[in-house]
Amino acid sequence: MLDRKFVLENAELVKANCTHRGTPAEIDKFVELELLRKTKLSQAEEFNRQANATSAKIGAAAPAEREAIKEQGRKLREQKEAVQSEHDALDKEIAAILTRVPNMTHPAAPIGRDDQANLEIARGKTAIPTFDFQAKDHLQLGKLHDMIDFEAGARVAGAGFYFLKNDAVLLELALQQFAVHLLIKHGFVPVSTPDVANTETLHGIGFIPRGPETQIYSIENTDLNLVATAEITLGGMYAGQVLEAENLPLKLVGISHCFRTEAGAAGRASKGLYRVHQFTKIEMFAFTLPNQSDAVHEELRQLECDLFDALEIPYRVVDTATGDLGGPAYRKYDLEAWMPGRGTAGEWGEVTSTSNCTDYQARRLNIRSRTKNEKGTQLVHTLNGTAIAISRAIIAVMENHQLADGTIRVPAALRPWMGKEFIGK
RNA sequence: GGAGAGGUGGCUGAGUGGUCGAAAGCACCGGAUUGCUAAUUCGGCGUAGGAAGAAAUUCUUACCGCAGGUUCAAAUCCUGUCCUCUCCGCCA
Repeated sequence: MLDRKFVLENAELVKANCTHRGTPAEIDKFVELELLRKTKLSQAEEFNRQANATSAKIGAAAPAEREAIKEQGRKLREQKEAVQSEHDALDKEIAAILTRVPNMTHPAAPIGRDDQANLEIARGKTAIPTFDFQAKDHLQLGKLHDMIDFEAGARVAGAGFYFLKNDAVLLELALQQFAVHLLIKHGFVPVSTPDVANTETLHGIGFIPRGPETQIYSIENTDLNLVATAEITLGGMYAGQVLEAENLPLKLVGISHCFRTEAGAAGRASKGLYRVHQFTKIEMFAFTLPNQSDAVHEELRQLECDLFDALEIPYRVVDTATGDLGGPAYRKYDLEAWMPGRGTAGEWGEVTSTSNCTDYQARRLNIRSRTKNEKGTQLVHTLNGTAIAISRAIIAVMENHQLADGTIRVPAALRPWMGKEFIGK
C-alpha cells in the first residue's frame, strides 16, 4: 500500500505509474475522497475535543449543573458520531482504491506492457548445452529413474500434485542443504516457517485470498490460508514490530512448502513439474533501512546467480518490465534457466524472482525501525528473492545435466549432499 | 479439547469510572557535582495522525492485546475475540 499523503501530493506521478503498470486505478477519485475525508476528520476531532472538555468539567461542577452539562456532552458526542461515521465510510472506500494501486517503480526498470518488454541484463557462467543426442525432458528422465509419480499424486490429491521418489528426494534435500548453507554463510538467519497464514498477513504481503481467480488455497471455516510462498510468513514474522536500525539489514532464509491453485493458468500449457500446486521453496527475505534496499536487492540477485552458477545451470537475468511487475514490487529481477526439455528445442523458464518492495508491504504490515537516540520510527523496506524453488530447479538440473545414456550428472556443488556423482548409474 | 490466571510505555510493575498518556523503579539522554567511583543530584525521556510555524516548537486527536458495547466520561464496567502462562486430557 502506498502512503496516502504521497498519493495526494503526487497524484500525477502515481497516475502515470499506474498506466505504465497496466493497472487502472481511480486516482482522481482517491484525491477527491481523501480531501473530503480529511475535512471530516478535522470536524470529528473538533467535536471530540469539545466533548472531552465538557466531560472534564463535570467532575468539578456543582450537582445542580451536572445534568445540563451532561446533555451538552451528549449532543457533542452525537455530532461527533455522525461526522465520524461519514469519515469511516469514506475511509473504507479510499482503502479499497488504495489496495489496487501498485507500488511506484524504480526509474531504471524497463517500461512496457508485459513480459515481452522484459530486459535481459546478464547471462550465467554456464553455456547452453549442446547435445549430440536426442535430449529428454524431465518427465522422460524421471520415468527412466523412477523419480516422479504424477499418477499417484493425482490419486491422492488431484491433477497437479505429485510424489517425488528415490533420487528426486535426495536431489530435493541436497538443493535445500546447498542453498541454506550458502546463505547462512552470507549472514542469513535460517527459518522454517508455518505453511499457513491468516488473511491479514496475506493482505499485508499483497495477496488477495478468497476472491475469484485467487492463487491461494484457503482452509474452510477458518481464517487460515496455505501459503503460496514463504515471503508471506517471513514478512508477517515481524508485523507490528519496531526493529532496531543497528540490526538491519535483517536477512532471513526460509524453508516452506508453497501451494498455488493456478486458477486461470489453464491456458498456459506446461508439462511436468513446471507448474504444480505444491512445491518446496527456499526463500530469501530481507528487512532493510530505506537507503539500503537497492544494494540488498542487488545482493539477492547476485546470490541467485551464485546459486545457479554453482549448479552449472545456464540462465539469463531479466529486469522485469513495468507491466509485468506484481503490485508490491518496486523493481524485480527474474532468473530464467535454460530448460532443454521445454518447447521443441529448449526454452527459458523462470526459476527465481527477486523483488524490492520498498515500504509497500511494510506500511500495511506496520514494520518500522528505530535508530538509537533518534526520535520517531520509520517504515522499513522489504525484499524477497527465491533461492531455490525445488520443482523448477529439479527440472533444470535433470535436463541440463543429462548424458547420452540417460544418466544425469550431479553438479559438484550438490555431490556432498547427494552422496553420488550420477543419477541412474 | 476442558479448567483457571493474565495481557499496561524499551523492561519490571502500580493503577477498578473523571484529577491517567498513565505512579514508582530500571534502562536511556542532557546538565551539574564529585577523592572514596557500576556514587550524588536536577531535568528529560512512547507511537501514529492532523493543524500552525522558516525552524526550535506549540496546539490537538487517537492508542493501556484486538474489536464492539454501556456512559457526558473507560486502562478501569460489559460482550466477543486473539495471544501467553499453569493444570488436566489427547498426541507426532
